[in-house]
Amino acid sequence: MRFSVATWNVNSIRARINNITNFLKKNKTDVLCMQETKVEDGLFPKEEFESLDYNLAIFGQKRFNGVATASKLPFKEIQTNMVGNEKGQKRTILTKIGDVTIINSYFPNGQSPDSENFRYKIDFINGFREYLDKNFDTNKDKLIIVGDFNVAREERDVHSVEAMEGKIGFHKEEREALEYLYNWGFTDAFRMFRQDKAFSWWDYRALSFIKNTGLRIDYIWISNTLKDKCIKCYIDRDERKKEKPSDHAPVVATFEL
Amino acid sequence: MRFSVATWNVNSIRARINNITNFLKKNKTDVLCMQETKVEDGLFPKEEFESLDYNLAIFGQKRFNGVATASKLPFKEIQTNMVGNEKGQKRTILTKIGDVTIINSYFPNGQSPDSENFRYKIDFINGFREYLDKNFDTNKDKLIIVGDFNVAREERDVHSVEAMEGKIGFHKEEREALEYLYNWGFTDAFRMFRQDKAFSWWDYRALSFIKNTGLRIDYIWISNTLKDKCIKCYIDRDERKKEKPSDHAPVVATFEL
DNA sequence: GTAGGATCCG
DNA sequence: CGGATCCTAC
Repeated sequence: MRFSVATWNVNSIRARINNITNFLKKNKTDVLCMQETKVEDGLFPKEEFESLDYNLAIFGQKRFNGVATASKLPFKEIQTNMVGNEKGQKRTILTKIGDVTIINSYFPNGQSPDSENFRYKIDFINGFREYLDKNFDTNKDKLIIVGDFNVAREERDVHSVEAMEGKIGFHKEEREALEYLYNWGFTDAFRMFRQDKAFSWWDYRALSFIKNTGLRIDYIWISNTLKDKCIKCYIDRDERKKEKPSDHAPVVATFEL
Repeated sequence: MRFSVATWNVNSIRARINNITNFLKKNKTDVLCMQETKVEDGLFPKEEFESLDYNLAIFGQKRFNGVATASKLPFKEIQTNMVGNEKGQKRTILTKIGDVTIINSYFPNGQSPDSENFRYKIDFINGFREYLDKNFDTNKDKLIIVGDFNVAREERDVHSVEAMEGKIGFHKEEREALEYLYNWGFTDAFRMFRQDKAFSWWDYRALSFIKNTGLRIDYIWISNTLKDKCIKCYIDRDERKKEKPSDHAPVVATFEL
């Protein structure tokens, strides 16, 4: 059975709803995990997903953050707020679809390495690892974690190592935390198929998409149990070329379960 | 020589620039008089008009009001602020094109009949008449006054006389002032060709365009010298049907000079 | 309902 | 730069 999962920081679900429904009509993705929905649950545009036969798991708040997972197959389980809930920020939603668990997460941005928010980011990532250690086994559970992790993991995930040195998104401390999370037992689906420099986010400012000065910070990471089932993974740069795009492009992975 | 003049309260020139350039490309109007441009002169989108070979006379301010006249033929004269300038509001611009003088004006809305702004509106209209008395002769000068006058002149200019009784836009006192202005020596170009109920403005709220609960408050009024030269006048309702429309439709008059 | 603007955030 | 929100205006 073919099964595709996409992750997309949409930067406001309401501002992006047409881009999103067009994306779903085109790709017929089985599961779409969205971040930065920026809307409280009562104002979430549910009808647009339901009319395309998607089920919804939403976890949002007023101006910031917010995650939502849309799935063609029904949810067997929905959990929210498993990680980083000290600040009341809505950043994590877990859904179980068949025997696959998908954790959709919007990691803290961290602002700058000397800020209070940076500590929150580091704690969030370490807390994520602890949560996984307690609840999942990479060799037994079919687990996928996706989202905007707000950290470029390797040198080939940034446009310029020199320019990014010590900067938010590529600071040593957050890279170490991310590596610790990765070493729980993940494989980066994108890196199974592509070894070159490639990005999933480009700043709205300074013509950064045109200059391709981006970062790869949006990931689909899979447990050992899913490694031989993942048959494809790519970044859909075309979405970033459209009218009124999100600053992030979707990442899509396909599995043969 | 054919000569067409249009008036259009665009409700922000920047929000409406595509609708406006499409209108100009379609109609090839010789003169377009705009109101509520809502932008200071430095940020006015001049290039869009110049690339369509229009000359510009602009008189704008930051958030509110603002008028602009675009003309294919060059201006022989430009004057601003002839009427109602006590509040520093930019509401009136005069241009002379050939031997025709066009005064483009955005009359005060007046808020509510018991407000301070209502007095300003009445004074503005009476001041307009005084200005004309001093400067023009309906039997000698080729004069056109156009714009959003913010008053429905007759019963057939409102959707419901009962609903509008005493309301802003159809209050006895403003209708009397408007009648005094009209009696300077004007003819309403639209009424030379159409005697039925017809509107030029529909509130964005309450489905008022769909229900056709509008007002006719946008006018092209002409001096006696132009009466036998006006060959056509209509309201372009189609513009109100478009995506992101202004709440006003353009009014267009054609002259054979 | 639809504008502009100011302010906060990424 | 481009979101959201709150404010004011029409």
